[in-house]
Amino acid sequence: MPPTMAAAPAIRELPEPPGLPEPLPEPAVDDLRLETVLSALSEPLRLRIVRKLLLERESFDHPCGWFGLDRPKSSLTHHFKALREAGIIRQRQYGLERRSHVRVADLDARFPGLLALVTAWTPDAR
Amino acid sequence: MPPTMAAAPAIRELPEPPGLPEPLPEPAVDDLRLETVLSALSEPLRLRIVRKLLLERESFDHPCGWFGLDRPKSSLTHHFKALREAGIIRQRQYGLERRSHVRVADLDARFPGLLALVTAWTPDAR
DNA sequence: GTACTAGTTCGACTTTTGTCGTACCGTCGG
DNA sequence: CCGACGGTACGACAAAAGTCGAACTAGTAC
Repeated sequence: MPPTMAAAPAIRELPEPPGLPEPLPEPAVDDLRLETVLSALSEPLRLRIVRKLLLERESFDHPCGWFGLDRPKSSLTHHFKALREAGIIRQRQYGLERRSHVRVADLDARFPGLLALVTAWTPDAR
Repeated sequence: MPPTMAAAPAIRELPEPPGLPEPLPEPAVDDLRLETVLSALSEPLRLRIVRKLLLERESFDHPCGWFGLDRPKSSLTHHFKALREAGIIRQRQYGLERRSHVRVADLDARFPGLLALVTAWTPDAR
């Protein structure tokens, strides 16, 4: 996809169509901290979430229930929030549901190679 | 104590001279887990330790006091042990002192690009 | 021997993190 | 209007992780 120059921000994950809901509050690219990102990714469940988002990102945004995680809703909120506040995912509100995607360009810019490690990860095999 | 701590790993960081003390117990290369490694590296003090080891590794092994960390000894023991049990550093006993170095080859083999992120990290600037 | 030194081990404490129930809110379809 | 739905907020609890003092061990040096 050629980068159709969107309005405001410098780098975007994808050429995003206009009229999207505003992203929920998140750290700016320059504020991403390696410790924080690593800490967020050191939780197996969150690693699963991010990996799944990376592997199946063609459908762009994903609501929270799409992941098939058998945890209560309040636990999921907790983890998605942790990922967003670490700067790993961006979340937007679409009516009822809140959809997430990985901030690929931002993370690649700040921590090149990191997402490849996540993609290559396998849940508990060696 | 984490589960299997096999000695005698397959790959060596350097062509090590003979007659070295045996490394302290550590996970084998194939047992390195991304979650564990990320978790160990998500602690700023440990990140500092690993980065310093990477940047000044020409002198190979470093005793514990060399790092200039103003924490009590028991705290340092704690962090070095965490790094070793995560498979990030190898430690050997040289008489009184215990010297550490990063398992560069092992980590590069399992998690390529990870150590570059650590090297590029800066303690608390943005 | 004594003393010094690098480091461990133990245990107590504090802080952080994860887990989850309950109550709640806003949107959509009748 | 109502209820179902996707999700948040709060708060209590449990588990994990960091901090550190005190006592200890093992080499080295005198």
